[in-house]
Amino acid sequence: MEKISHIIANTPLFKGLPDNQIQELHRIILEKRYKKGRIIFSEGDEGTGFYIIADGMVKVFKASSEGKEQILQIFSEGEPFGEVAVWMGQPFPASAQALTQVHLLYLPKKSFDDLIHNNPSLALNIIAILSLRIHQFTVQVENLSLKEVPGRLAAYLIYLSKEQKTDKSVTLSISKGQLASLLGTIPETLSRIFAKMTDQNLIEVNGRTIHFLNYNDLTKLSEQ
Amino acid sequence: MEKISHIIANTPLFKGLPDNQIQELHRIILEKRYKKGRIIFSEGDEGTGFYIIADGMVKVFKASSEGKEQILQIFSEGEPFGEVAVWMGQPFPASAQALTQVHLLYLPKKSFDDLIHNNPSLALNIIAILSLRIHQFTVQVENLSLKEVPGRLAAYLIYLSKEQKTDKSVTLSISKGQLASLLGTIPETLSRIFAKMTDQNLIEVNGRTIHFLNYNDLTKLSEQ
DNA sequence: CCATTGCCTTGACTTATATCAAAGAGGTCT
DNA sequence: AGACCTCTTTGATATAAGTCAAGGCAATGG
Repeated sequence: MEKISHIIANTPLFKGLPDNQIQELHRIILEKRYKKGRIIFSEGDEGTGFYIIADGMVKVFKASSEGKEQILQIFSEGEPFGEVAVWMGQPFPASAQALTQVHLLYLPKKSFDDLIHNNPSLALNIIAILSLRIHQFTVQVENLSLKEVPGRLAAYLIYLSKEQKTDKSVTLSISKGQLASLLGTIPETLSRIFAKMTDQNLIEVNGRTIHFLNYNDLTKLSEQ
Repeated sequence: MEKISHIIANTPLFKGLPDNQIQELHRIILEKRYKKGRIIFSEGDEGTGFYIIADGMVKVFKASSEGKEQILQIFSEGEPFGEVAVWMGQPFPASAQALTQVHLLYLPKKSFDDLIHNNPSLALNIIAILSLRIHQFTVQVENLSLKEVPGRLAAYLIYLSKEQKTDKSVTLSISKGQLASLLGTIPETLSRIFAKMTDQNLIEVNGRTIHFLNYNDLTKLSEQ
C-alpha cells in the first residue's frame, strides 16, 4: 500500500504536492489490472480519466486502416499516460495497449479537475510534462522523415545506452517486433538491419542484449 | 499601433488577459522584421525570447546533415512560435525561417517570466496551446508513418478545405516545394502525385488553386 | 517429452519514392 | 522585349523498404 503512495508522490505530475493531497489522491484512485495484450483505451474514446503505471509496460500507438501500427510512446512504472486528452476534454488521439501484465492507477477526470483548482502549482508540472512530450515528438518526426531505418535504430540504441549509462551493451525492454513498430518499420526489415549492422561489426546481438563493438561509428550512423 | 495591441490581445496565448497587461506587453515587445528566406533562429540556439507574427509567414523545421528538411509547422498572422523552448529554458529544438517578408513581435524571456508570475491564469492558456501542438504532432507522426505520399497530400487538401470552409476548391498559401517538405517528401514526387491525381479526375490544379472533382474519393484516399 | 505458440529470421520479389539531369513556365527587373 | 530569376514539371534510373511465404528457434504447457 505504501508503494502506491510512493508511486503517486514520485510521478512527475504530482511531484512537490503536499503530503495530505497525496493521501487524498490515494483515496480517490482506482486500481486496474490488465493482461498482456489488452486494449486500455482506443483512439476516439472519450477521456473520462487517465492512468499512472504502478507496474508493467504500456504502449500508446496509432493504427492504420490496413493494420499497420506506429507506436508513439512506451510507458513504464511511475509514468502517467492518457492525460492530455483528459485535461483538454477531448477524445483520446491514439490507442493504448498493455505490453505486459500491468497494474494501473486510474484517476477519474472529475477528481483531477477538483485537484487542479485547489493547486495552481500543478499547472507548472503539467506544462513541464507537455513540453517534454513536444520535444520527444519533434525528435520522432525528425527520425521518421529524415533518417533511414538504420539511422533510427542506431539513434535508439544510443538513446538506450545513455539511459542505461553504458557504452558497452544495452538490453531491450520490448520485443523486436514492438521495436520495429516504434521505429516506423516492420519486423522483417528490422531483422535485416540488425543482421547488416552485425556484419559491419558495429554490434553483436544476443536475444534482447546488444553489445556495442564500435560506439563511434554507431553514433555517426545515428546522426547520418 | 492599435493593430499591435489587437494582435497581442487576440493571440491564443494572451487571450483573456486584462487590458492593462496587454498595454504593458505592448510596451515590452520589440518589433523585428525579416526578409523572405532569413533564418530567425536555428536549432540549438539558446531561447532568449519568443515571437508572435504580426504579418507574414514563418516555417519551423528540422534539417538533416544531408540537406533535406522536414517542416514541422507553418505559422501566420497572430500565431506565437518558439515559445516552448523559452518556457522550459532549453535551446530551440528546431529552426525557424521567414517564408515571406515578416513582421514579428519579440517577447524577451525575462519579461514573460515576470508576467507569468503575476498571472497564474496564463498557465491554462499555455496548457491549451501545448495540448493542441501535441495533438498536431500525433497526426503528423501518423501521416508520415502510416500513409503514403498521396494519402498525405489528400489529407492536407481535406484539411485546407475545412479551414477554408469549402468543398469546391482550395488555395495553397505556400509553394509546392514547401508543401513537399511539410508532407515529408520532395518537389519532384509531389509534382508527380499532383499529376496522377489529376489523371484520376480527383482534382484539377491551376497554380496554387486546386479544384476538387471528387471530394468523396479524395476523403477515402486521405484515410487510405 | 513432444507439441504448441509466439517471436524472429531468411529468401525472392515488388513497389514507392528518392536521385540525377534537364527542360518548361511564370514572374519581374532593367 | 529580353534576360534572369525561382518554381515546377518530366524522364530515366537507383534504392530502401515493404510484401508474401516459409522455416527456425526457444519457451511454455499438457
